[in-house]
Amino acid sequence: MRPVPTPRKAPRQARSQHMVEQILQATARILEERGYAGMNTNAVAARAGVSVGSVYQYFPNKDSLIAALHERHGAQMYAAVDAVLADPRPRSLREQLAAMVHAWLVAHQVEPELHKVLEKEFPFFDAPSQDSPAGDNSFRRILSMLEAHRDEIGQSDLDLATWVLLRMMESLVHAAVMDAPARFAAADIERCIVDALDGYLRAGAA
Amino acid sequence: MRPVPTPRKAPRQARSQHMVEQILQATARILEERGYAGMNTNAVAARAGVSVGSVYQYFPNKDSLIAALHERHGAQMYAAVDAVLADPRPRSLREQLAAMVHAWLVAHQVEPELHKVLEKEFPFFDAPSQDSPAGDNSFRRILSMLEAHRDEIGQSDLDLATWVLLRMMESLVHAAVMDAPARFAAADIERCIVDALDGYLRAGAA
Amino acid sequence: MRPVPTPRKAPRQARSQHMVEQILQATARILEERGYAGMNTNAVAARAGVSVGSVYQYFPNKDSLIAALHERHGAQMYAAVDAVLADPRPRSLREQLAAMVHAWLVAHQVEPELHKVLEKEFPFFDAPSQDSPAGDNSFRRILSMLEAHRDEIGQSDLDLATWVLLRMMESLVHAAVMDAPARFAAADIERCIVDALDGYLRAGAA
Amino acid sequence: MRPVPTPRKAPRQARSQHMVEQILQATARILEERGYAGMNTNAVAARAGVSVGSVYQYFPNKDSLIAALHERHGAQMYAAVDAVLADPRPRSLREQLAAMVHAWLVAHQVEPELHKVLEKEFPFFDAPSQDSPAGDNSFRRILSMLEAHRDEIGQSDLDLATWVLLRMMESLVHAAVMDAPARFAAADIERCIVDALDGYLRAGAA
DNA sequence: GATGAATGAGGGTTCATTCAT
DNA sequence: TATGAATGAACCCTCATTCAT
Repeated sequence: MRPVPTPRKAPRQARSQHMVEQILQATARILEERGYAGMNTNAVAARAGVSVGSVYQYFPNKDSLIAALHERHGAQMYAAVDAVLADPRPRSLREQLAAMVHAWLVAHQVEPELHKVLEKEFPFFDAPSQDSPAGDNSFRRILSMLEAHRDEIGQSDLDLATWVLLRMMESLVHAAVMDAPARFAAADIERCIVDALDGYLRAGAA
Repeated sequence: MRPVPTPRKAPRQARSQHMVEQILQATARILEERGYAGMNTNAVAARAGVSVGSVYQYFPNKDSLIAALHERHGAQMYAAVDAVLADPRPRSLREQLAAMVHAWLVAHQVEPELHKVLEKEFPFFDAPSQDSPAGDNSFRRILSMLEAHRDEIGQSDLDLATWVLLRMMESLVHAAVMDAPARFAAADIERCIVDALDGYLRAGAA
Repeated sequence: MRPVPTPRKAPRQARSQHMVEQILQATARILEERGYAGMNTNAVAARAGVSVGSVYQYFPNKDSLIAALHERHGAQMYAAVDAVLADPRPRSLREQLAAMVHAWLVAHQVEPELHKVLEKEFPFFDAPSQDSPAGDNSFRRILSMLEAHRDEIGQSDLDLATWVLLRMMESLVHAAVMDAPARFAAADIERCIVDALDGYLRAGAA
Repeated sequence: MRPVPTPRKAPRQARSQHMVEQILQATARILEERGYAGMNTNAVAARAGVSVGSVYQYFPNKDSLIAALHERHGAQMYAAVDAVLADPRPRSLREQLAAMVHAWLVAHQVEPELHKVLEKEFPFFDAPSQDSPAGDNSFRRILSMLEAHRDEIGQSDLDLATWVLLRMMESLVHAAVMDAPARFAAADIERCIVDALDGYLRAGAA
């Protein structure tokens, strides 16, 4: 058991996508209800209405279940970013940032409990990381976007700026979702996140 | 086993501070070497040169060991912030922020491996949280500092701004320590963090 | 799992002798490489390039695979003995014994690894046992041979003598193949085995 | 699971010899009743009136239980041989051999069922092997004995002769105990074994 | 017949925790 | 208080076997 599972093996591609889906759903539900500590492969199988053996047919071990959920979550985040950046309508830097933040926050509304557990117990897994192909793709899209707004940006190293930007988005959205004190309005927090991103990028500019 | 242990009970205060120290050191070393998955109370006891029974004399359960380490780490962070803010010399807002970030990064140099494990496997534990007395203290100190620089700050809600600021510091320092790509110089990252904090606070200002 | 499988059912006779052959070969190879503990029906099927279902088409259960291999091995031993005894050329008692021992040792040269595993993990299976038809046949042939040399033999009960003789051959050849210390030359060991058989039979003679 | 367990770790020496004894007894009884396949650590623990944890306190794994039983059996065999050879009364070669064989057969009367299982499922484990200190000791004692009777022995290489002798004793006693057909009287078989040993040694003599 | 996905009982092992000494 | 032997619930994973296609 390791709290930070590396995706060992992807579920073998099977046309039994349905079974894989069942299993992941069961994993997600159990994770939401009982946390990592309360999750075990037999329970997942039972919940999925499947035998343990079948779980191991598609997932090499317990942690790969979590890893798969993470990958899926990560993919949703990539998709959210990509969807925003793919939009051809001209937008100001701040609008772009706001759209990205908004998309990300919205993406976290689906299965918020699951995301909470995933992020709380296995952080640093849902961020578009440059290590994964999809993550790298997001990285490059954002970099392009920054280049397109070069003149509004104070940071000289856009590569570094992209990395910092992603880290900020990820962790601030994370914080907003995870443990924002009730006394702060969601909209205010959202605006603050955009302020932070925007402020960071412009900082250093003459 | 729960990846995110709540500090159930603080170690009973005993003259045997020495034993408590031994136990925590052992826990830290094992955590560094083997991660949470490889840690168990028997191993901790053996490494500390005491009996399991003694571990349970001072710590109610396994997780409280981790919690204690977290608290200690958190305390170091509080102390770092407090030390900076307690400094009476007049400083600009940016200087204050830079000093805080620097102090925090420096604080992470001690037992970096331990911090990595703690933050990787049990995030959101080292931040001065408003929930703890010490954390609340830090929170208030920062809030005061912001108030002292009210005119340089664009954010209208300083309470919210303080919370965002702490979240940013925490997660950006975290990211810097944990997984900064080798191609980015530490000094550049540090400056970026200050830019981000500074940029955020100023944003929204007319 | 039972270390000493009784051949429950012989492979149903099928035209697909080829498939049976593939399966047994796969079993043998896996046994050689990984021992009984590392053998499982799925692996056998995979190695044989057939489906598990097919394995069960021809073999009622896992152990019957081992049993079949044993039978085959036993048959080779029977054949070796029979071939020697069928030889019409007149030979002295010692020559007959020497020929049998030699034939048996030679028979163990084929697939020595497999034989080692079979004999190490499932002993008492390769001997021409009186319980099997073929074994009984060998038993009777040897008995006849002894009767033909009645005058050179000290043992009064030739039935018993045959049994002892077979046990000796089997176990000494076994020992020679399995764990003869390197310091003993194969030829010397072989001669010793013949000495033992010969010495035994003559013992008790006036 | 491996049918031929190497004694991994000896039970830690503990004054809880009693518990170790209970556990081994339980293992033996279960082995007798259900064979290796029917033995499992939980059953052993239950039968021993002990918790599984305790079994693992003294034995590193399942197989070490079997290994311990084997060692014990082997030790009994060593002891039997040693007792005979330590006897100072002058005896002829044949008498010595007969005494050894007898001692060994007698030693197999204790817990015959257990011995059957041990030898059937894990052969080559009860023989005084030169690899173990005790085995080497037996080996040397027998060698000395043969040297003392040098003039009666036809074999020129007494080292080799000792090895063959041990192999013969071991396997013939084994066969006698394991699967002697009912039609042969025990006394006759015993005499045959002595004949075989005696005959072998004298063979080759002028 | 052939296939191989699905089954699920079963078992070895770990380790947090207790408690008699 | 300190000890550490003892406990036993819990869990991951394997693999012989089945059966619908």
